[in-house]
Amino acid sequence: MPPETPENSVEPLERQSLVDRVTARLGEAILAGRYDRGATLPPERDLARALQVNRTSLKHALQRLEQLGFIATRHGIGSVVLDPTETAGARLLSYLVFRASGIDTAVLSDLIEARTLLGAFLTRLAAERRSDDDVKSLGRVLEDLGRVADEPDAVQRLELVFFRNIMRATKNQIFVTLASSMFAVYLGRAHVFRDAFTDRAGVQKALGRVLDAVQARDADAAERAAHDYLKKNGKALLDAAKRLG
Amino acid sequence: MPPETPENSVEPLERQSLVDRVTARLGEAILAGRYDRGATLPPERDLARALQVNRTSLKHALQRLEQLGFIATRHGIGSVVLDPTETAGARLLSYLVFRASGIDTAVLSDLIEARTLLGAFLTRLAAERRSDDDVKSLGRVLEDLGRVADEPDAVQRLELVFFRNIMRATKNQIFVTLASSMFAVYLGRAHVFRDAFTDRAGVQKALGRVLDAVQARDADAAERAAHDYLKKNGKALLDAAKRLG
DNA sequence: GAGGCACAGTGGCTGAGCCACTCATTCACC
DNA sequence: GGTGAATGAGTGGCTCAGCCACTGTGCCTC
Repeated sequence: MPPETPENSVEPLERQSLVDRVTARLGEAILAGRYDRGATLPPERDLARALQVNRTSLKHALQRLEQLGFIATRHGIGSVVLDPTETAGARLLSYLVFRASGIDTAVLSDLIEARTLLGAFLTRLAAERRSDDDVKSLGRVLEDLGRVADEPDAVQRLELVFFRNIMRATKNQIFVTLASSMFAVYLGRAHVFRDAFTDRAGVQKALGRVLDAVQARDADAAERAAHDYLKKNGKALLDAAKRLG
Repeated sequence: MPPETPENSVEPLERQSLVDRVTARLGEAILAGRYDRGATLPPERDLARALQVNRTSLKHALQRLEQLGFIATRHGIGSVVLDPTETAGARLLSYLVFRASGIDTAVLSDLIEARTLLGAFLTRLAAERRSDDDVKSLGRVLEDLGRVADEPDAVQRLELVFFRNIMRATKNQIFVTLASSMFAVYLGRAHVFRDAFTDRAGVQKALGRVLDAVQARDADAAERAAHDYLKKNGKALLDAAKRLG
């Protein structure tokens, strides 16, 4: 994690390589249903000519799309179009939220609801399973949160670290990993949600209640506290995105 | 989905392209910690020479690894090694379970626990939100399950379809997507878990209880029924994998 | 009819080369 | 001494042209 310097509050210019753009173009086309599921994409040579890129560059994009679960490429046959919502899994999330046409608020509100429900459920689990070390590291995050200036970026980052540590406290690697998938959506576009983290003191207080319940191994209280925070913050996230999207 | 013919019970030979192997090799090396986090990989020209592949093929593999969240490649700098457990998200799951050295049963049992807990939780949600169409499509899956012969592959496939429909009944796209990530782990290696699906009648009965509760909108019963099934089947999955792994 | 074979279409992979970006160094200028 | 422009080495981005390998089809032979 980078330190919280003023220049961090300015988003770096987004630079796209040719392969980035080809991947996005084809990915959008598939998501939009412009190719039938199970049909094959046009031959690479044709597709490259149509996109006016070299076949090698096109193939780089196809490698990515295959990894994403958008297509399955088979030697001698072609690239078969899959249904990303069936096969792509969590790696698809940020694609679904940040569409070429702007932010898809329907998907985003689903995402925020999922965050609220799963976050609360897993905080309950964390309260049951937490070790003393977990309590300590959560405490340290809250201390850091008390020390930083009222920088939304820093608050946002520490909130994410807090929940990552909650996931660790469940003692199940899979939850950490699934949570990362959801975190990744807003890590990539953190600035969109910046306005949801202007109230440092409020965040600190709410997470403090979560920590207290986890420390006390009070599963019900932990679930409630997490749910309260995530619900309220989720509304702020959605508002922030709507203002920008 | 392919029909349930006898030849489906034989797994096709796994054929790996050069790029597959390069990706696996480098991915394993990063997972094993053979490169420091934040360090750069060797220059592409050197790495290609070392692996005895063309630079283009190496780059295909790097495109995939970048998409997987293993590395971040920057023009003029190099490919920076990331910590996949932090950045890779759910797309990492099957990598974590199926290691070059064999199946990682610790991760697999975490995965199975996660499946049990989340599956039960989301079945509860599905019971609260299901539409009549959801009940119908779940019913159709169970009918199919009644019709197929005692083919473990078919049972396994239909069980997965059943739970995919449960996820759809939550009316939240994100849950469908997250579930796909977990399904993907065993879709890729279905034969490993085959032995957990030999008791067709048992599966049918257990899922029938889930459906009944969902239909009755009885959240508690639905959660319980799903938990019971997933717990028991999870044990069978782990046993099956251990016998083969 | 069954099996073998040839061919067209498609992706896999290579080698060579030039372009574009980044960073550290150098050096001229104030 | 500080500043900033120019340079050059190192690295990834992208292209081009071509051959190899796999798949499915349809013909041909027996």
